[in-house]
Amino acid sequence: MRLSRSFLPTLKEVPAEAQIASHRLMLRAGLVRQTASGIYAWLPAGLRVLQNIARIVREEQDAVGSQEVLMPTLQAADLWRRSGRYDAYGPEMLRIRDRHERDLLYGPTNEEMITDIFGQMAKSYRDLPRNLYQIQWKFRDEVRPRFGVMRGREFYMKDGYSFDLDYQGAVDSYRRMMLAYVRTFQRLGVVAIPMQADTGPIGGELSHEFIILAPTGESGVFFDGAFEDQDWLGEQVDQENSDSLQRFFDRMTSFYAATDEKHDEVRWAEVPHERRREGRGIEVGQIFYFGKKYTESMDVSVSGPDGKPLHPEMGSYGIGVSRLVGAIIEASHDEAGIIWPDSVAPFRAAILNLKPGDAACDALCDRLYATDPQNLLLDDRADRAGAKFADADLMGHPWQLVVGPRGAASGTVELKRRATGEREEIAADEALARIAGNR
RNA sequence: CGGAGUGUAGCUCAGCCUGGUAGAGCACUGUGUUCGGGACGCAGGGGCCGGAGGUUCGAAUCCUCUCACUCCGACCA
Repeated sequence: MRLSRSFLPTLKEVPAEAQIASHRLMLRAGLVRQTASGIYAWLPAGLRVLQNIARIVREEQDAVGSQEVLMPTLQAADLWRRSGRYDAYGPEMLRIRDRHERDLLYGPTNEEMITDIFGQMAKSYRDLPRNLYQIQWKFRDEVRPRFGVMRGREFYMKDGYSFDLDYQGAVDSYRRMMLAYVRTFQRLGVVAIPMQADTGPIGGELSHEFIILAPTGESGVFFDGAFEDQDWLGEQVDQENSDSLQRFFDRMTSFYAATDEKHDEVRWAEVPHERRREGRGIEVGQIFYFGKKYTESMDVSVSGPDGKPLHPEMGSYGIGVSRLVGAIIEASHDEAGIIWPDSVAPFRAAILNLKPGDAACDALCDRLYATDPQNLLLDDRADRAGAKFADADLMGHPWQLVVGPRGAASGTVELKRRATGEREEIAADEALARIAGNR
């Protein structure tokens, strides 16, 4: 993308509505624009980030055998009356009436709908297990939206649902999803720690929240620093084998991790001093086993091996995709702006032409840009160098290829790594090689 | 939902108390000088002062109602 033809409006000053760093930076970097309280329009750069996150989430869901579907945002109230949640949900649910006076709602989640859809299709125990997910907009009419996209009313979310024959199957599904989650977050370039969460009336230990560390997080967290060093992408797990899944689960949950409400001083004391990490966190995902809650209340069953009907065991698994955009920024920024992890950055690198009009600069920039115009941002504006540096830092491109009259003549550029601030003068081709394969 | 506050140019804000017909900086347009970390000069364009009623010769300014947004608390992917 050529910046001179782009719609990437940056702001020098901070809009008064924004309080926290990620919200301010998202507005200043031109990622989003608020259109109503807690409702945002996504501008080109923000959308690219959102789609990059969704892509990684999708790949890791597919990798554990979950299949993508897409359900509507509007749902019939009758569906929710069947589970009893239409009356139970409260004012967070946005209720709508159509021209025929039928009650509808803008979905805050989709357990009812997926259970209904699955129930209509699945007839036999042979149709189990199955795992379905979607990435779709949701709406919760928060009393008080804040923190930009991190607590908006409309939000983009991956919600997944597992259907299993029995408890053991459901546990396997749960653990498989946990594997997908740690891999997803690692690829997103953040440390997201699974912490045991409240299971409510269902009980048991099968609910975890995934929490990203960030100073502005909503809850306090304590965890074993050894978790940060784990490489889950390299973890060998046989997804079809219960024992293998269990070993993975045991290892993962062996590291101490708790939010302040569940903090246990005795167990904390057992964590070696140098590994104790204490901070604040933002919840970006939750996985939850809830058994037959919906299959029973909505009477969804399949024929078992003995010919008798049985209610499938379910779990649901959420990842806040739009929230992650804000959360990643909270976890990764500095005074100058955003520092995007390579995997989610809107552009792989920015090429800064410090002197448009200079034949050598233009030629070198065009050559670099032509190697991947879709994923490189060329700052070809007739602006001063300082403004280009400032905008590039603000927008957080992982790499900056600085092309100035000094080096252009000899075919060298200054390569800057945003995260570390490191800069070096190297040959243009070497710089290209350096940024390649980094995603 | 309780409490507090704010709506004036694209953004940040002044003007309001004490009514007299709209301002600054940034951004934008033109132009010249600049040119490796958000330059400077000159000349411009841009606002139904959130909306509706009222008081007044006259309302951004005073009064009433309304809408929107923000913050604090209780609640949450």
